[in-house]
Amino acid sequence: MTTPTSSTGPRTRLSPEERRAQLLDLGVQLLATRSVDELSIDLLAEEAGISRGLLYHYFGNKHAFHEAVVRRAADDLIEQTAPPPGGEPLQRLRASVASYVDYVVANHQGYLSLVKGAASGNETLREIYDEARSVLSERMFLPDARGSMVPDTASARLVVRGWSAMTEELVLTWTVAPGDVTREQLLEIITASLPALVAVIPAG
Amino acid sequence: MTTPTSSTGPRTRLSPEERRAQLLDLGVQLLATRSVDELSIDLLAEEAGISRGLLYHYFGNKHAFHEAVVRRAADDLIEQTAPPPGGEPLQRLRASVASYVDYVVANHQGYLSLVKGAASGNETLREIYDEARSVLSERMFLPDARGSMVPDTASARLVVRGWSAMTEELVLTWTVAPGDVTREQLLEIITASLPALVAVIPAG
DNA sequence: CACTCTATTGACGATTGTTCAATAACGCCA
DNA sequence: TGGCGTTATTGAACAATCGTCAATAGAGTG
Repeated sequence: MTTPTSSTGPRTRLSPEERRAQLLDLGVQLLATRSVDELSIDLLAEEAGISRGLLYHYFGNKHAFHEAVVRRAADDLIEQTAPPPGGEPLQRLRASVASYVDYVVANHQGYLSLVKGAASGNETLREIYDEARSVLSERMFLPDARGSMVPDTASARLVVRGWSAMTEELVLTWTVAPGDVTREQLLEIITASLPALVAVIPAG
Repeated sequence: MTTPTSSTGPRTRLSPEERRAQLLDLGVQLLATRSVDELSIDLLAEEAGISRGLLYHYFGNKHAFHEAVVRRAADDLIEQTAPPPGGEPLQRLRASVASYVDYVVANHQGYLSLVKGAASGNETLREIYDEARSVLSERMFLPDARGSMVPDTASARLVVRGWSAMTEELVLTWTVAPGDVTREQLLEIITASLPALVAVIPAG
């Protein structure tokens, strides 16, 4: 935990890439616990050891900064949960879910920033979030496997979306309070849920 | 839509109950589309035809007002989706889901205010939301029926929570874009999902 | 019609988002 | 080594919004 905690020392000059990365990392960290309107630019600047003005130099305003933070969290999630190696559809599904669960556990703050950002009303943020979830969902079904595992109907698309929401809720709840549910059991529940839900889809 | 739209006319004096109800209704309406930090007290006051100060007289600050709005939306949801009459567990389940779906359709704004409020970071708001969802979930299983339909284990509680999240996502998505999915099909999917998910719970 | 109670107001101070001209750190070249 | 230009960075000033409080006025009561 490197906390410069504001010393009125000499200004430190970084490259734009470094500075931007630092601010985004800090934003992810801070926005995991506070909501965006509870995070003042003052606090952010002090925590980063910079002036308020610099933040506006890199990101035009607070909204844009928040958007960049959420986008970074989404990209990080997509990148770190790399697509599983080819194999049986159910195997691939389980591997994807496993990497997703492990990511949320290891990177709780970043994931919270993403989820909370998505729900904070802004349309742009919701799009970023939806896109990330789409990427994750699409990975579960390879182009060839999709036709067989999940039919491409309106009902099916709805169910897959619902399954994604359920998965997110399960993982977040389990991460915070696992109770006596093991990681394996969680994976089993999520993985087995998808076929079970697909079987419920009415004929259309 | 009655929009007084600010006339500098004589002040209208209402009873505290009426005024409070008016402000909460207006809050539910306004917070359905904007997020809480995008809603200025100025706009709210002008829209209500009152001064800013009056809002602070009734609710101490903006957070408390938001909390009251969300709580009202939650109470409204719980009240209007009255518990279904006794009968078969699956029948009761379907009736509960139906009333829930119909409420969301008929009262989209209020429901959005509730959901968006819950996700906006504040811990109190999330508690209100969780409590409302618990009430709805509990209704699905009468005390006597619970033991038989859903076992009371950590895994089962997790699954029911996930099912709730899925239901919420399904109903919201369907309300906005029904596609060619009928109301009956949606009810069928949600209702049949719970037993299907329960069957997936690993032995613990 | 005066009088009391209290719902309501409007002006003021405090906090926070945003802008912009001035400043200083770093690389470069003589 | 020392001056110089580029530009990352600052801090003060401005704007908008949150929150406070003593003063005001509507409505019932005798």
